[in-house]
Amino acid sequence: MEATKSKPHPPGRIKIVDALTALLEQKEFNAITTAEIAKNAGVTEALIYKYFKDKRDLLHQILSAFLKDYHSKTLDDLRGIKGSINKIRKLIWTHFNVYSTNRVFARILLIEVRSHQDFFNSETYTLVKDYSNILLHIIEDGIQSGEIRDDIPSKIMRQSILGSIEHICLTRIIFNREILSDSLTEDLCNFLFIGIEKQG
Amino acid sequence: MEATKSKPHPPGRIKIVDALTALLEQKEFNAITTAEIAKNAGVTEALIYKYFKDKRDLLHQILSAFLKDYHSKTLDDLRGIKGSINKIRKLIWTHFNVYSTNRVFARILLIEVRSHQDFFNSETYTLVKDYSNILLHIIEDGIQSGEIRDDIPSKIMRQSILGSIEHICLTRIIFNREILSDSLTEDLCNFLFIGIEKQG
DNA sequence: AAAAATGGGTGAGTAATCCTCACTCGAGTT
DNA sequence: AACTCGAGTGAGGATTACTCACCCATTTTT
Repeated sequence: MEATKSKPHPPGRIKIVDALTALLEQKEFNAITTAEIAKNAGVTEALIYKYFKDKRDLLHQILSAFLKDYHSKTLDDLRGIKGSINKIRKLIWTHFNVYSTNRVFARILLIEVRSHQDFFNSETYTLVKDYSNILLHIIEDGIQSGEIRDDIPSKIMRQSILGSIEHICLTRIIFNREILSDSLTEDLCNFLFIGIEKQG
Repeated sequence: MEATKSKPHPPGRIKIVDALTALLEQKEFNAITTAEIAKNAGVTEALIYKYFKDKRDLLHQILSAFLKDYHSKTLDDLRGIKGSINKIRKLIWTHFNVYSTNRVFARILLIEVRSHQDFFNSETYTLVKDYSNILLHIIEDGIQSGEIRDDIPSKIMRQSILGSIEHICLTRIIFNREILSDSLTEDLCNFLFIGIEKQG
């Protein structure tokens, strides 16, 4: 009797997820039909609705898997780094880097899911918030330790940082331009930190 | 002979635009059907396609009108303000304020249009860029005059500022929370400026 | 060992919805 | 009086997300 073995997904489900993921490399979600997904997966359309509530739920599930990966990767990346400022720099780099290397993930998160209100009430959205809270806690620790200014609401700082990253990436993703994680991190941190670091 | 009198829109067109604008107060674009728009406008569905290429084009036209208004309002607001930093503060306030008072505009710009690639190749998107360039020019003037740091690409600064604003507003719009322009401007400027202003 | 349940998978169809096309009507214009 | 032109219509077509009844193999129960 193995401990908490979440049973593997059935082959049909895997094929459907893979098919949509692959199709998203080529065209936007709205332009992909369920018939197309089924054909590429080698299953029937009806099977999609056995495993997913609707077409958007399928998209949400794909995003969920990405986000879980990304969340634990972020935590790993931060281990062993000392100081809030250094942690933030690393988090920013990791964020740029994941968008840079995983365009489909970036597209889904920044473009596809946002246009429907129900995403923001979905299970998947709580994962986004979880990630966002990693940064919030780093900021709050930094305020506690005196490394970060205490005269600005921590949530504003968080939103400004995340908003900066996403806005910088958005056009690059839309127009398929490169995202140079190293230099972008350098520039953005250089810009933001002098505002964050306690003066004197 | 009057100068460049762009002929007024036909009544049917106006009714269609008004109908969709009103419906957008209540529900999201994707949930609004062409039949619904036509019914609310008191015209037939076919008329929509006389004046607009498709349903999204109608949305883009509405956004265009908003943007043109907003662009000239912004320019007006900036007149008489001395100093790049002061201009940026004013622009940030105006930006928060327009989202605060005009939720439909905010929803369209931040949520509805982004999910389709062709928006970014549309006429309407050039208006967004025009607005964005106002800020870029202010920043570049500030660099020239020595008021703003010259060691960070001006476009990064612009994107960080706009991204911050939009990210801060997004959740507030999604969850229908208040946008307090005054205090948000205060906090955001306080955060960003010390990073922007030339030290020493 | 027979029966029942379970779960992966299918084929055929339906309802909704965006959009098109051929057309009408009335107000100028020549 | 014939013609053009712009506003507007009605009926229908094509696409597509989604549903429902059903099949078949494997596992579980009796």
